[in-house]
Amino acid sequence: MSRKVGYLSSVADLNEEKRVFAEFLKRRGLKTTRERTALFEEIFSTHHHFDAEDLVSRMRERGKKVSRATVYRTLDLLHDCGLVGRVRLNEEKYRYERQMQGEHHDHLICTACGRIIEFVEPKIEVLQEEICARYAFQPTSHSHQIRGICVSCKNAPPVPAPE
Amino acid sequence: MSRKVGYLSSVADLNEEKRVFAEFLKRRGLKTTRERTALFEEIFSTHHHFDAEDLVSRMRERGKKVSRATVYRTLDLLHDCGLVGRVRLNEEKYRYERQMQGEHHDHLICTACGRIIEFVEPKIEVLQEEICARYAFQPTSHSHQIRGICVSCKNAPPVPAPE
DNA sequence: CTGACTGCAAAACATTTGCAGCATA
DNA sequence: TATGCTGCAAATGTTTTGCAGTCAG
Repeated sequence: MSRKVGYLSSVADLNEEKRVFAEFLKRRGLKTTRERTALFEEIFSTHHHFDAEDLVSRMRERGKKVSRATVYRTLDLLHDCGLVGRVRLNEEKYRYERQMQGEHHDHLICTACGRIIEFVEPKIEVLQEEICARYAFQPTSHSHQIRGICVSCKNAPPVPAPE
Repeated sequence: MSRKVGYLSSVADLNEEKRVFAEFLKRRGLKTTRERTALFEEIFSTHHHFDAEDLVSRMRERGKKVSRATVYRTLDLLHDCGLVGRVRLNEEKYRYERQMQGEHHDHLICTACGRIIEFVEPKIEVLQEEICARYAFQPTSHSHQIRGICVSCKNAPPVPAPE
């Protein structure tokens, strides 16, 4: 199931991201520390959504000790250099995810079970460009969220009540 | 510039919203209190975005005393019954807005000056229906956000640096 | 009357920050 | 060696909650 993006579909290509991060740090006069590298490795070892707390526990499980503060500081950096996307899905906290080049996905959020379904719809990107042009707006990122009820919940036994 | 929706374009039509809210409360066995009514009136007196804190001060200015806790509790109710939209625009807090029937707008968010530009694009709504059908997802609300730089900021003096 | 509401202050959370010691370049 | 980093704990800012008194139906 390969994609047209190509140069980012296998693990080896992490080199590209590594280079981007390294250059970003250098340009800002920042350092490549053990903690930043460890966090980078962990984050780019999967393709899933995660939040700051997830990352803290994953690091702990791996025996890599990184404080919560550093996790937040590093996520800021990775977000600033565009390697990690940061979204608020109407929750109380940020949710992060690897930023894949050339492919953007949006989210269906089930308000009943909390499930998040990702979808890709190129036509949305096109529309978006039209809209930005209309307002002479220079887009850097976007997120489209649709909240509602997913199939499983729709077929599930009727909810006990408004709760 | 009237719209096909019609029955919601003038102030008088607040009756419709009032009815919705009243029925919602009744169905849940809740009461129509002075505070809830006052908050409803205040919220529906404008069409602008606001956050919980804005509402607290607006109420205070009007001399209506409502505690912050009640503001939050009432916003939850209005959101639950669909009269008020609630969005996270990548800020630290919720932003609320009147939910207009038949017309949905989305947001351009300037990351330089914080300005929020609303836009309406019916084609997005159509696309969305397609997507939901694709996943047998039953949508209840949605929000599309595009982050970037607005015209004024683009023409503004170059930013001092990464800050 | 009774169950729901309100205000208050305290609690809960996620995220940020000040500071003293540590480690990259 | 000089900055920039890290961890810790305290601070922040928003939203939630427990409780005792109050009120709508």
